[in-house]
Amino acid sequence: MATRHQRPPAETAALNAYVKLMRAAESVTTRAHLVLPEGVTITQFAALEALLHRGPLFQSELAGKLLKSTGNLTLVVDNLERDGLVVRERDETDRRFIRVALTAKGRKFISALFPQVAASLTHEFSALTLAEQATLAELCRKLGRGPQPAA
Amino acid sequence: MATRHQRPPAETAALNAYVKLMRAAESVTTRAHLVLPEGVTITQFAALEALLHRGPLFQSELAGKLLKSTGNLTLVVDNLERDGLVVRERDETDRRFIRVALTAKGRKFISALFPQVAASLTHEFSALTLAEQATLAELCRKLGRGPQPAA
DNA sequence: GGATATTAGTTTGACATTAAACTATTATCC
DNA sequence: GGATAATAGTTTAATGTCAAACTAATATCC
Repeated sequence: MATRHQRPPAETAALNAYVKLMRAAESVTTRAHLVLPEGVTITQFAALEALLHRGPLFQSELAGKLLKSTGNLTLVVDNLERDGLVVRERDETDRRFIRVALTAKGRKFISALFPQVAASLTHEFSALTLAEQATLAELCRKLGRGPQPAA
Repeated sequence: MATRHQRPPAETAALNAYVKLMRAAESVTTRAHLVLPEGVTITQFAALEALLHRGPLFQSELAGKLLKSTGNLTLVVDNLERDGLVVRERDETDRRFIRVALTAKGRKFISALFPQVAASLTHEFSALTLAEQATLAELCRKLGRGPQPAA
């Protein structure tokens, strides 16, 4: 038995926008990453991309960039290290920190892969005009920051 | 060593919009679901919500609504069934199909929970005006459908 | 009507993900 | 300077997630 309710307009608008937001995020991510070779996950790609464009990072910094927990990063970096794409280096000044850096193999790998994913994402976003993409980005930025207390 | 590139404007716009889209989706989802009680995951909530508002569904239909694989749904429904929130019923006309339905306990549970999550989402989206929410929904809809071949 | 193909769901193996408990290291504070 | 806090990372247990191989049931086709 399906259940239907009268909802306040604000709630209807929010639920509708939320569903569409989530579906767009999932659809685009899935389609754009079809170019990833067998055995490379989206998270691994994201970690390698961050290291390529920002240089070596502490694991906690990497977790911050990817919006993931540090426990998660332990596993992701484990797997990347196992595959010879990154190395861990203990920071000698403060031995609690571990710096993650691309190996030569890892740099070569992500340097070749990134342009393909970028092209794929660009193709996906060609569903929108550049102006629409800018609008979308701005609305998402405001939404991501959350409701701001009145100034 | 960070790497910077000259990019075509279309690529810059797409990458920027993509990052903001993903961050917004993750941030809003995380914050809005903080109201979920201990032990209920976002996926379980989504499955129960679909059953509440659409009535009993086949597992494959549920997978379609949630954009998840059927293998995934097997586990999700397993856990919901274990907790007494849903039941599986073999379809007698075509015994390949399994219908998933809320139990009385499950209906009571999700009926009480949904309004809280809806209110939480509505609060998150109050970062945007209703017009902005409508714009966001429309842009996401176009993006989710993907680039359409020229008519 | 029996071989073949298709479809719904399950299983398996690998990775992702979190919260919470834990270890090791550094900072703080009396 | 020694007890206490705080911080970075790891581990553990539970769930999510997929692709691919599989089972069971139904449909198709000669």
